[in-house]
Amino acid sequence: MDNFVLIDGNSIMNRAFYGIMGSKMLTTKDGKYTNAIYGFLAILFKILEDLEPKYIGVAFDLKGPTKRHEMYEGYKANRKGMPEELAEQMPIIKEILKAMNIDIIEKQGYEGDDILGTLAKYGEKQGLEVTILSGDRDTFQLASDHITIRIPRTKAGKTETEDYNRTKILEEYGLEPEQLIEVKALQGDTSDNIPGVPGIGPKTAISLIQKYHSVKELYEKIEAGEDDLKGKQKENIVNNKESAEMSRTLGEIDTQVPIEDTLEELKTEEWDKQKVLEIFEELHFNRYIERFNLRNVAELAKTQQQEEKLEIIETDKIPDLDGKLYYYLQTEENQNAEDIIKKDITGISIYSNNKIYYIKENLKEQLKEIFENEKIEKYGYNLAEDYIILKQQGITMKNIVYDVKVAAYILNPTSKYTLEVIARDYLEIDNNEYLQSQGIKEENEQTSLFDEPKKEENNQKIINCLYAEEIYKLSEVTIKKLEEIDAIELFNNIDMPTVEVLAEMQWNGMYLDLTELEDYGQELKDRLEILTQEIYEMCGEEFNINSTKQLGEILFEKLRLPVVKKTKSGYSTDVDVLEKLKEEHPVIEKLLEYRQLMKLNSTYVEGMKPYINPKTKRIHSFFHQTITATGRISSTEPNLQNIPTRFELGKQLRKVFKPAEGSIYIDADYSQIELRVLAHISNDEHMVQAFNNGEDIHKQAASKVFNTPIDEVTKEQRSNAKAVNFGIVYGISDFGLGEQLGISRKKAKQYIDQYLEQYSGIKNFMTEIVEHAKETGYVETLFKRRRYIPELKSSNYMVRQFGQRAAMNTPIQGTAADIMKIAMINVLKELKNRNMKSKIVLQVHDEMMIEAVLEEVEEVKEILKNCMETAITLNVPLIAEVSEATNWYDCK
DNA sequence: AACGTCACG
DNA sequence: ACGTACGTGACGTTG
Repeated sequence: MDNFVLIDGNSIMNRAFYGIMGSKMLTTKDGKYTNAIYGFLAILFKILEDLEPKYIGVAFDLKGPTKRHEMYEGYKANRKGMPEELAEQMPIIKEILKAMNIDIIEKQGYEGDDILGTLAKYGEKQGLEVTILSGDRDTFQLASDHITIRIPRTKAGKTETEDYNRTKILEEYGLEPEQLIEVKALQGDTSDNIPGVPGIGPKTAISLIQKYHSVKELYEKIEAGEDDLKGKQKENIVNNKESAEMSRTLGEIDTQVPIEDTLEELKTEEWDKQKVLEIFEELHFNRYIERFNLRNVAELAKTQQQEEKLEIIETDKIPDLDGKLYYYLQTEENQNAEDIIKKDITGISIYSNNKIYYIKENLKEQLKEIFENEKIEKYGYNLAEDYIILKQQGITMKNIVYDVKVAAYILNPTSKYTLEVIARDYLEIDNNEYLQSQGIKEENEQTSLFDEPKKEENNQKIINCLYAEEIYKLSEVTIKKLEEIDAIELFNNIDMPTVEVLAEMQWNGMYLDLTELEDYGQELKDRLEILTQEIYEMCGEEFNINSTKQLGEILFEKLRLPVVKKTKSGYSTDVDVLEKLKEEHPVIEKLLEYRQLMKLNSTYVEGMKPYINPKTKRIHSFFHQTITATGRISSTEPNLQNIPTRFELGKQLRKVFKPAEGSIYIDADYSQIELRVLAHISNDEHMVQAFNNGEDIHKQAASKVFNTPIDEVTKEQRSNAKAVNFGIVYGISDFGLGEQLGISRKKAKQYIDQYLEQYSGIKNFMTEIVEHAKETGYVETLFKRRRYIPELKSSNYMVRQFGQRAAMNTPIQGTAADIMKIAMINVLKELKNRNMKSKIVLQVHDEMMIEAVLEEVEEVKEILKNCMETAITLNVPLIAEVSEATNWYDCK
């Protein structure tokens, strides 16, 4: 029997949008959402493959009122409009369907369901086997022996479907499919705002219909006194007869829609593959392009070019480079635990003059020659890593000018960048497909769109050579784009020089005294043991204190403490909550201490140990340059940017970080750099003046907010004003400030209003930056570092609010980050120019640390202070506070 | 893998 | 009626 497939377009797009594809939000490079389209197609392709339908049609709802609205003005009244992110995908999916020659059926005044119902019943009469694909269970009423409803559902991240025909519905509900109309009439439907009968839920509705068969019969029986209903339920049913009857009409799918489309038009046809390819390319749906071999069919020049064999010259001699090295290192994991990055170099691919060279022989000597050559510019991917790998071989890379990863990051800092993704975005090359055209087969089916291809050993050569070629091509493309957005100076003068600084920091590492660390850990463990027993005793049972779930049950159920705050999954037990419960039960204090010690021991003592390099006895954290949305550096494995300092016990940990024998730490941090940046970019008269006069900025704010003479500002007022200053930097909200200060939201709003009235320059800056962001879609730092903020266009109020705060905060945080990068670059330059032995070892956003040899102490101090304070000239002074000490703790 | 929690600027 | 300060990373628990 021939298959006839009918799809509820709106409902499937909805399901695909809200997560059938998992949480991954697919977007094209200019920020257009594509996740619903992608998901819809996944389901469509699946059903085409499964059923090979002879006929297929997709129904969509049109805007505007339907018969149901005329009947009942409350119909779908509480339904929110489609979010913009989804709405913008609707015309595109329709375009794709057209290109696939799949008929789209729309009818003013009718909903998708009605169209589907009408066609389904018609198809069944014509002797077809009908499958309706919909995410909406309301369509179950259409099921019959030859009409199946297919519902997608997500299971373990994979999209599966479930079929409902008449038999299945009988099994599940004990009712005929049509009787589900009766069920809905009683039950109602909150999402469509169909009232039904109050107090009747799904369970009751089903059992009532099982007994009385239909709404009509139910009321007939009641009138005849043949029912056995009683009490409140009966009262509700009797009183809501009209509502039930109307709900029944609303809930019944109309199978008599006048439809002009003929069955012939619904016949499955060949796709217009050229057209489909064009759209998929625009959407970066490479996986689908590949799956249906679209490129082979569509004869594009680009495709031909792609199918050319990569010309690889295998040689043992590095070619003439013409001053530029476009390269990709071939490396191999190395079990040698002594290395900082455990990789060995096994080859190199070099792009030069339209040819690709591949060298595996006589490497070391030659690599040294080219990489240390100051005259050769280096172009590559993730050069910070290469820097270390080469350094391990005794090679110091010089003249680093281009890193694809950094370029892509500047073009859009809010994405993740592997070379695969960058090539896809900027060259429109799908590496997997390319490699296949080179005869490289994937070992396994890939599960994700962006997985790296499986790399068989004998394919290494081709892959590495492809990368080298892509690095060349990408450098051309991205440099042009950087120029277009006026970010080339940022790239050349700030972010590229930073690569070496960060690599140096990783290479140098921070020394720490393992014995002291273990002693410190032992103290924590001893105390933890005691605390654990005390907590068990006070709670009257043993449980896992680390489990928020178990702890919540103990505190709020067993001990009946008041619930202060809830999380998605239960009771919140965070510090704020525990602090509020302190007076309620003595165990709380123990818990707070336990938490603190547990954190210190697990994250900082035990967590740190595995990272100590056995050879250098140092920790060589990664400093990442392409992670944050604002331009800041981040640190991992381990994170050295969040070593405790706020509380004394945690701060003690800093004592184990020490300079080597004969050296001393010189530490410098910017004083209030973000507020100074804010003063500069807003050019607020009062704040600029305060900084220029060396006033206490928080005290000044207090005086303004609380309308108090500056000499009479109390400690508390100053501390509150300090919080307001922080809030301003973060993109203020009354709720947030209230929460922070433990005051009412109203009070917080007064503070903010007063602040912004006094600092009118800041107020103007805030309004203007948000305006600018809304107009252009992005904000910039002083140095033209850009962050796109698509959140501002969201239909979700909360997301939009977030976008506004991000728009206010990013120029401030980002400019401060830029300034710090400049300072670091200049510090390293000075140290090198003067042939000094002191080393840069750490950066913590507004702080940098040098491990200085004793002979150089004074010089280093001067360099640090000078480089930091003169990194840039603002209309307020930049102040760096420098200290020296024999461990990190003592750096004040 | 997601969540809650907590460490930093 | 909702649920919020900005930017990060790591750990332990839980599904």
